[in-house]
This record gives sequence, C-alpha cells and structure tokens, in this order.
Amino acid sequence: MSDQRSRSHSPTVADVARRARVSPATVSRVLNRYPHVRPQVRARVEQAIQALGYRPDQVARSLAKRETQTLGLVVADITNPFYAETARAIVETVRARGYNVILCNTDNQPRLQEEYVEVLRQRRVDGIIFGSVFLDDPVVEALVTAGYPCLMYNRRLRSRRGNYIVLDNLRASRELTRHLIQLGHRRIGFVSGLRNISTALDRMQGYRAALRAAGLSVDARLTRPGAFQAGMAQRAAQELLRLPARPTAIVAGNDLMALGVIQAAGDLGLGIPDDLAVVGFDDIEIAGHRRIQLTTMAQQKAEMGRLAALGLLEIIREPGRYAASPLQQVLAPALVVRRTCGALPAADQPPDSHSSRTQEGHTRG
Amino acid sequence: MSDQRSRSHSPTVADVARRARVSPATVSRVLNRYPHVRPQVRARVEQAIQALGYRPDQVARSLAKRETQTLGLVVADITNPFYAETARAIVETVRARGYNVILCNTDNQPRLQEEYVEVLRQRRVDGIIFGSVFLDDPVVEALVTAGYPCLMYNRRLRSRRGNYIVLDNLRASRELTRHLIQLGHRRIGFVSGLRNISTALDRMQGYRAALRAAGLSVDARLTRPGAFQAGMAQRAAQELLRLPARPTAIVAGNDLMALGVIQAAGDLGLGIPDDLAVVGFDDIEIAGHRRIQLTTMAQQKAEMGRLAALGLLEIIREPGRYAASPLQQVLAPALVVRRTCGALPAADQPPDSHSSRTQEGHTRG
DNA sequence: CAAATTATTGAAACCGGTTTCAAGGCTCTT
DNA sequence: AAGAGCCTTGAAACCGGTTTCAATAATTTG
Repeated sequence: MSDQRSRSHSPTVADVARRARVSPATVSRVLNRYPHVRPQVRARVEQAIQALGYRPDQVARSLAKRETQTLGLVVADITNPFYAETARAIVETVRARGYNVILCNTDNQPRLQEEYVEVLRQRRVDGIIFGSVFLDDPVVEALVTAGYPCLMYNRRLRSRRGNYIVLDNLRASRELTRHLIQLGHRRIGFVSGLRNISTALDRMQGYRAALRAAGLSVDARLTRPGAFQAGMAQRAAQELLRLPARPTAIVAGNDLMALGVIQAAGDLGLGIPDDLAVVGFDDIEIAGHRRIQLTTMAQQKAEMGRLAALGLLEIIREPGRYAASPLQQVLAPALVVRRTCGALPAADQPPDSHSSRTQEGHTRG
Repeated sequence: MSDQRSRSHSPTVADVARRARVSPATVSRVLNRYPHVRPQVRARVEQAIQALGYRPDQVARSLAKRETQTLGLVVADITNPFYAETARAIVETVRARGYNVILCNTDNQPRLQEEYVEVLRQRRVDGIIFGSVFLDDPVVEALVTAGYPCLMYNRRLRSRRGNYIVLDNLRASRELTRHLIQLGHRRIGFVSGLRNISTALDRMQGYRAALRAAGLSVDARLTRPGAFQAGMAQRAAQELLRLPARPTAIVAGNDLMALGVIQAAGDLGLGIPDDLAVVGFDDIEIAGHRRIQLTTMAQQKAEMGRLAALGLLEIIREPGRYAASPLQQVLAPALVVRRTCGALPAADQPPDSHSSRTQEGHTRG
C-alpha cells in the first residue's frame, strides 16, 4: 500500500496531485475549500491526501498567500501573573481561529522591544499585541504611523495614538486611594512602577488626584519607584516606613509590588492592616488567598486578553478602518475589598468555612 | 533620494540586487555572511540594503532553507508560575541564538496537545519543547519514534523514551515526606496531581516509599486527586481534613496545590503548622513570601528552562546522535525548609529585618 | 610564462504552495 | 441547433528567498 515516491521527503501537493490524477491547482482548491470542484474530483483528492498522509506546508502557504496566521505577543514579564493570565486568554482565543502566537518577553528593556519588533516584522506576522509599550516608544509609534496591524493592552502611548485596551487606571487609582482616605488615612505612600510607562503614570496621577480632592497635601517624599516587581517594592517600602513620619497606608503600583510592601512591613515588625494598610492593582490569583487577603483594584484579565485578541484579528481584517478611527477601549475598574486595607474586621485565621472570595465586601467600582 | 520602485511593496532581494548592480545570489551571499564576496561588492550591497531599508523575508528564507528558526513550546498551564518561569528562561535563551517560540497552552487536554502538535508540524518548527506530556502519549511517542527533534521537561513518558529533563521526583517526594516523618508526623496525607502524568506518579511513589521505609502503613484514604490546581486541591484537602482521623500533615503535588491546602486548613479553622503541616514542590516565588513561608522541594526553574532550550538546540544540530542515545537529565531536588512544616519556631511575624529567604534552615537535598 | 588553483559572480533551478488566465465542457435560451 | 454563460480544470507565473553549477577572473605554482 505504500505509494510513497522513494524520496524520504514528506509528500507535497505535487505528489497528491499525481496520485489523484489532477493538477496541483486543483489540490490547492480542495485544500482551501474553494467551490467549483466536482464532488467526485474532490473525493479523489481527499482520498489521496489520506493515503499519502499529506501535511500542508504552512511556510510555503504563508509565502504564497502573504499571510502567516501568526501573531506576535510582546509582554514585559511573563512571570507576572497579570501577563500570564492575559497571555493565556490571548493564545486560546486566537488558536480557536487558526492563529498562533510568538511569545516575546522584553523585561522592560527598550533594546529587546526593538529587537523583537524587527524580528516579528521579518517573520511577517499578521499583527502584534503589545503589553509592554513605553510612554514614549519610537518603535511602536512608527508601527502605528505605518498602519501596521497592532494593538496595545495594559499600557498605552503618551500620544494616545494607535489601538489599545487599558484599564481606566487614573480612575482606578483615584478610587483606590479615596477608599484609604475614607478609612481615615492621612499619610498615604505610593510605591510606583517604572517611569515612562503609562500604567505607572496614570496610577500616580490618580493617587495625587484623590489626595488633592480630599484636601490632603501631596508629599513627594511619600512616593518611591518600585519597578513593578516585589523585590524593588520591598526596598522602596522599607524606605517609606523608616521615615520619621511614616505613612499609615501604602498604595502599590500593582499586586506584585503590594506583596513586596507586605514583606517590608513584616521586616520592620509592622502589622497589617493595624500598623499599615496596603492596596494594589490587578487582583492576581494569590491576592485572594486567605494568607494574603489583599485589597486591590481588579482587572478582568481573561476578558482583557480576549478583547485584545479579537480586536487585533478585527484590525487585521480591516486595517483601513482602524487607521481612520483606532480601537480604544477603557475598561472600568472594580474595587475588591479584602483585609489588607483594614476595612474589614482583622482576622488572621477567619473561622468561616468558605474561601475568602465569598467574604469580600462591596465590589464593583 | 527615494529610489523605491513605484510599487508599494517592501523591497526584495531583487531590488537590492538591482541597486547594487549585482545578482540576487550575491545579495544572498552577503546576507548570509558567506565568504568569497569581494569587500567592495559587499559594501555596495550593504549600502543598497541600508538605502532601501531592506528587511529580509524570514518566510521565504524558511522555505528555501527548510528551517524556520522557530520552536514550539507546549505547556500545560502558563499561569502556573513554574511554567511561566521556565518559559521565560526558554524564550530568552533561544532568542539570543536567533530562534523564536510559539507558545501553546494545552490545559492538560490531550485533544489540544494533539492539535498543537499537528499545527507545529505544519509550521515546520525546527523542534518542540514539551512541558505537558502525558505518561501515555501516543502523539509524542510517535514524534520520538519518527526522530522528530523534541524534548520534554518536568514530565516524561512512562516508557522513558525520548529526550527529557526532569526533577528526580521520586527522590524529591521521598525526602520531603521523610522530612515530615522526622518531625514526628504519622498520618500524612497526599493531594496528588493528575493521573497519567509522570510528575504526579513519581511524587506519589516517593511518598509511599518514604512511608514504607519508616514502617508506616500506606492508607489509600489519605490520598486525593487535586489536578495540579489550587481550587481542586482545596476541596481535596477539605475532604482529608474532615476524616475521623485526619492527617497531621499533607504533601501537596505542587506549590499551587499547597496553597489550596492552606486555604482548606483555614476554612476548617486549623492552624498551620500547629494543627497541620503542609509541604509542596517547585518553590514558586510566592512560597518564600513571609505570609506563606511554604516548605517545599525546590526546582531550579530558570536553569531547567535554560537546559531544555540548549538541549533542544543541540538535538536540532545533531538529530542522529540523540536518536541513538537520548538526552535524559535528572536534576537533584533541594529541600527548602520554611514554616509550614513546623520545623522552625512558629512566628506569624518574624521580627528580623531580612526577607524570609535568608532565614531558611538547612537546604540542598 | 603556462598550467593549475582558487576566488568571485550570475543564471537558473528550487523550496511548496497559491492564483491568474484561458480553454474546454455543460447547461440553458431562443 | 447555435450562441451565451457558467462550471471545472490545468498550465504557468508567482511569492522571496537560497543553492547549485558553470563561467570568468585573479592568484599561485612549477
């Protein structure tokens, strides 16, 4: 039964054509489900495909069709649960539609971002999703200008150009800070993410806006950079907590940093939330754990990833439309109140029989 | 100065050739750094490349060279920090060597695994790294049989065929369990991962071996499946902890599951480690957090990822060599003793000024 | 200085598909 | 029954590179 041509190579469209006694063009028509192929011929071709174990070459197909069914996904740090969750949703969403994803991790380094963009363009990916864009990012600005199909999420350009899906970070931070103020806090610190990233900037602005709105002074000494990571945030928080007049609450730039702040508090023997309230952003999985119980501004990560994926696929379908009016979506934040802010009765080991998720106070911002 | 042919398309090797007054073949030689090109001609070509802003088409190159400089990375769940950390190391390691990674997430579903393998083969990836393989996995077995360049990590086939890099899970689990026994525990529960996955099987075997070695009976009722996730593990642990004679310690199949077990203990009002000792595997980042302080068998995740990446690249370079004698690396585990096992003096808020990492007791298994 | 190498280069084939274009066969009208 | 129009199909060009092969130029060797 082995009809393989003696060549060890895998069968090509020509082999299939020969066996089915048709031209390669017809095989292609069958593969691409074109109309205008007689059922009888179609069956012959399909039978030949089966018999030979033919596997279409996606590389050749990409070259001929000038589309690769491949997307680039550029994230700052895949080990950050926020990016892991969104990446998961993106990968799954596009898989179901015949696309695959090349994963790029920039570690927040402009050099790597630039390198990856160049590589992705050489690979002729159909579009790029950026979760790693900088406020001032000549590389991405150029892509936007060129009308290259791409979409940012979580972060945006300072110019607000291009397609993006972000949390309403300013509002989220304002409400989160206001929540602390309403709980009676007057000296509130802020451990920020990296400069030159919109998320950090917007959250900083929101924090300041809330303070001003409450008539509180904005003390620059209460703000420290924390680089979006637990380790840096821990050091930053230690500095804040050693100040003569230390803050009674700290807003962290995201949940990972909040975990670092909690570490710092412990280092200095401060109890949470009694001696220090801590809040973050993202609502990563661990934030809901009963040993953490972090009050945080939630992002719907899976939904955000899904929207980003569907958005980019739509942009790929009609590039012109989105060049004229970009897709810009600002998602509403949702406050999740847990124990670290002190709003709920403190309890190291709550005695009830449900997971902490069900004990959350008011939510939905 | 704009010498662009009126076409809107991006310049090709032919355009460069024309401008440099050479043949396409010579342009290719320059691009691929072949010898036997006169310095003067090389300079002309490079100048033309610059002037035109020529960007080589990796798709066409892949077709011609029959290699894509692309790898598949198939993981069970990218939101599991273990996979996120290893993926990060893999992506970075291969990037530095000119390769990119297509990320595939199977969610432990054989159907998705099979689909991804098919897609990756059609894409002619140069090789595949599996972090998601099943004990009995006809799809991967077939790849191994065919001599397709691939490498498993974290999990292996029951047949032990093919290239893999895994922790010595049996020994790791034996030592972890023995540690609990040495601390005086006699009823030790086990919340296991998925059946049909080597990691779960080996850890189960190690747990049993340790019990037997200590002359303890292996009670099947003390073992529950937990699916490698916190939620499932929480429910499984609740069942264990409601037994008439509940275990005084639980070995979780990995750190995520250990977090679920801790949740369960809290649900039932049990204190850790006083009422229940908990241990896990992997040493994910959060395990070291002072609010968690999980005793665990560490895996060197970044190193494992790096080894996997370098291993696969080597296999791609010399497929024949590894068909004859596969690359099989078994890494030594390292016990990290923290608070959840009860070996160290309990302290909810240790007063010292260093991160918990520095307080760890004996390590290196 | 002639012969033998070796270095440089281009023409053309090739990688494995898709798409255009035209031709032949059918069906349907009138 | 002839002409119009659609269906079906194959030949050939094309996607954008690489590689083989042979021809020519430059060097080295005897």
